[in-house]
Amino acid sequence: MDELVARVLAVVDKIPPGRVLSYGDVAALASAPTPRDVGQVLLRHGEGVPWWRVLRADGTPPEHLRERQLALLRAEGTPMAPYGAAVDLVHARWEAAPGDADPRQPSLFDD
DNA sequence: ACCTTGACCACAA
DNA sequence: CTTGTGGCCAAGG
Repeated sequence: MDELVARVLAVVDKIPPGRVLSYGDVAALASAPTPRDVGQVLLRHGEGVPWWRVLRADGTPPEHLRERQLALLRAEGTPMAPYGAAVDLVHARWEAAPGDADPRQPSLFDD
């Protein structure tokens, strides 16, 4: 297993349920050259890790995974944007800090 | 070595 | 909203 592959998978594997990361976030945390490489790694070796918790920078999944990925995210209570076509990155993005915050922000403007 | 492909990103028009 | 442009880089033919 390549070093890069191992690092990317390690990062993805640590994303808690209900939280997400963008390809760019993973690239930064795993010291991957570019976000594209994260996609390549997940495409080839993503079977064992929670790949559905990695999204594009705007919170939408890639087209070919749209249905499956959104369903998985919904199922674990990930904060979604209105109309459910994308994740609410502001609330769902995982900050890889010690003692991460709750997945659900107690929105003061609750629906 | 060259070309193409791809689960990307940011910015501009 | 939609293109296009430039940047990025590993893999495979």
